[in-house]
Amino acid sequence: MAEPVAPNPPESAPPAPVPPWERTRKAKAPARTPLSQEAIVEAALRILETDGYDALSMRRVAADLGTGAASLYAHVANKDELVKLALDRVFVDVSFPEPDPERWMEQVREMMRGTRKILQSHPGLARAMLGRVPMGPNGIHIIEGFMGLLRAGDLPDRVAAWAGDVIALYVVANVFEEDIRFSIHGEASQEDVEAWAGEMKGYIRSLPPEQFPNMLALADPMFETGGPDGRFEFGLDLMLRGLASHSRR
Amino acid sequence: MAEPVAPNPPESAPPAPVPPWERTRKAKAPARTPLSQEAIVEAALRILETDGYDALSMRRVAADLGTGAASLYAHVANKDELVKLALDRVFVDVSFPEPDPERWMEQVREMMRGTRKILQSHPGLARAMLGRVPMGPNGIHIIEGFMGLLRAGDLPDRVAAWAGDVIALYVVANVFEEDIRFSIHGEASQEDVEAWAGEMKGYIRSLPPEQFPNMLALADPMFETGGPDGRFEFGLDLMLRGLASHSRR
DNA sequence: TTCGGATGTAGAACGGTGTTCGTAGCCACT
DNA sequence: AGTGGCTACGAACACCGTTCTACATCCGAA
Repeated sequence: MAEPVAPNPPESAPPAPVPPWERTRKAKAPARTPLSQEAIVEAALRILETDGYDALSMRRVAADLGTGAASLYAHVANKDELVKLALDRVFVDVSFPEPDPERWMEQVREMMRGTRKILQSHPGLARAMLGRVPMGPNGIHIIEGFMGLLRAGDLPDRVAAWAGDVIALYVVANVFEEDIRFSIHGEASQEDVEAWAGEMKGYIRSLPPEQFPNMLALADPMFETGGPDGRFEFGLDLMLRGLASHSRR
Repeated sequence: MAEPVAPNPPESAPPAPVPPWERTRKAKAPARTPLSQEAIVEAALRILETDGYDALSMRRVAADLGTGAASLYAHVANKDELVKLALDRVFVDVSFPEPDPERWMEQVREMMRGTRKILQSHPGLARAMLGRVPMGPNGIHIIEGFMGLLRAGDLPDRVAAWAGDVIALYVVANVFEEDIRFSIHGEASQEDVEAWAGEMKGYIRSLPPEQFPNMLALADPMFETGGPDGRFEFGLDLMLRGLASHSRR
C-alpha cells in the first residue's frame, strides 16, 4: 500500500519533478511491443533451433522478446500450447508430391527425408513431437499427403493408417535419439565419435569369446556409422520392405 | 553464526533439558542408514514404478530414504547417472532364449515384448534409454542375446547389427511415446481416450472431402486402437517382415 | 471532451526442480 | 589418543511453469 509508485497523483499536489522510476516507466510504455502470438511462436522456434528443447522456457521466450514471462500468458494458454503452435508452424515447409502408384515407396522415402531434415534443423522439435499428433492447420495437410502416398501403395486400410503412425514415430525417434546423443557428447567432433567407436570396439573385442560370440562377430558392422543418413535409410527401408509385403499389388 | 544449534556446549552451563531439535538430531544419528548406491537405485525404481517419471526427483528419492537430497550426491554423480543405473538394473529381468533358426522371428518378437513390458512397468526408463547404448553389466548380456537371435536369421552381418539398433529404437520410442501421451493427458481413463478418439474422428469427418479424401477414407482405422499392444505388434511385424526379405534362407 | 471499462503488460510470489557449499559428526587408522 | 578422511545434510542458488494483482494504455459511449 505504501509503495513508492503513486496510485493516484492528487491534483492538489505540486508538480514535483518526475522521479526516475516513473521516468523509465513512461519511457518504456510508448515503445510497447505488440507482442503477438505469432511473435511468441517465432521466438520459441528460434530458441529451439539454436539452443534445443531444454532451453525453451517461458522466461527465456519472454526475455528474448524483452518482456516478462507473465505477459506471454495473454496470448498463449501455457507452454504446451506454445510448443504445439511452434510444431505446427514448422510444418509449412514440408512438401509432398502427387501420389504416383508406380513410385509410392520412393515418394514416401523422399517425404520422410524432408521431414527428417526439417526436424533436424530445429533440434528439440522432435522431442516436442513425441506423444503428440500434430494436427494443426498445417500438420493436417501433411498427414493427408502422407496418407495419400500410403494409399497409393494399395495397402489394406488398417495397414496404411497404422503404418503412417509407425513410420512417423520412427522418423521422430531417429532425430530425437541423434539429438540426445549429440547433446550428451556435447559438440563432439566427427573424430571424437570415431575415437569413441574405436574404444567401444576394443572393449567388445576384449570380452570372453565363449560368452559373447555374437557381439564379437558383429563388432565391426555395429560401429560402422554408414554416414549421417545410412542407418536412418536402413530403418526406413526395413519398414518399407515390410509394407511392400502387405501390398496387394 | 548465531544459530539455535549450539556449536560447543560449555561445561559450565547447567544441564538444561535437551531442546527438541537436538533431540531429533541425536535420535537420528545412531540410526544412521548405510545409504548405499544400491539402496538409492532401488528407491528410484520404486518411485518410477508407482508414481512415474515426473515424480522422480532427487528430493523425493531422499525423502523415501529418510534423508536429504544432498546426501545422495555422495553415491550418485547426478540424476542422469541415477537413471542410468536404474536402467541397467532393470535389465536383470529381461530374458532371452537359445537361438533357434526355425523360430528366430518369433523369438525376437517375444524378447521385444518382454523388454517393452519391463520398460512399461517403470515409466521414464524409456526416456533414459534413448540415445544411449545401455552397455552396463546387465545390458551387455541382453545385447549379446539379441544379436544371437538376429544372427540365427542368417542375415548379412551389417543387416543384423543395424536391425538390432533400429528395432530397439522402435521398442523404446513406442514406450516413451505412450508414456508422454499418458502424462500429457494426465491419468485419462480408457473411456476418456475413446471419447477423444471419437471427437477426433468427428472432426476429420467434417473436413471438406475434396481436400482431405485420404484422411476421410482412413478415419476409422486411424483411430482404431487395436488394444494396448495392437499397434506395437504391427510395427514390430513390419520390421520383421522387412528383415525376412533380407534373410538368405 | 471526459470518463469508464476492457485489454495487455509485467513485477512479485508460490511451490517446485537439480545441484553445490560448508559444516558437523562418525569411523578407522596411525 | 589423536587425527584425517569420508559421509550426512541443512541451507542456499539458480532455475522452472504458473498465478495474482496492480498498473498503464486504448477505445467507445456519454
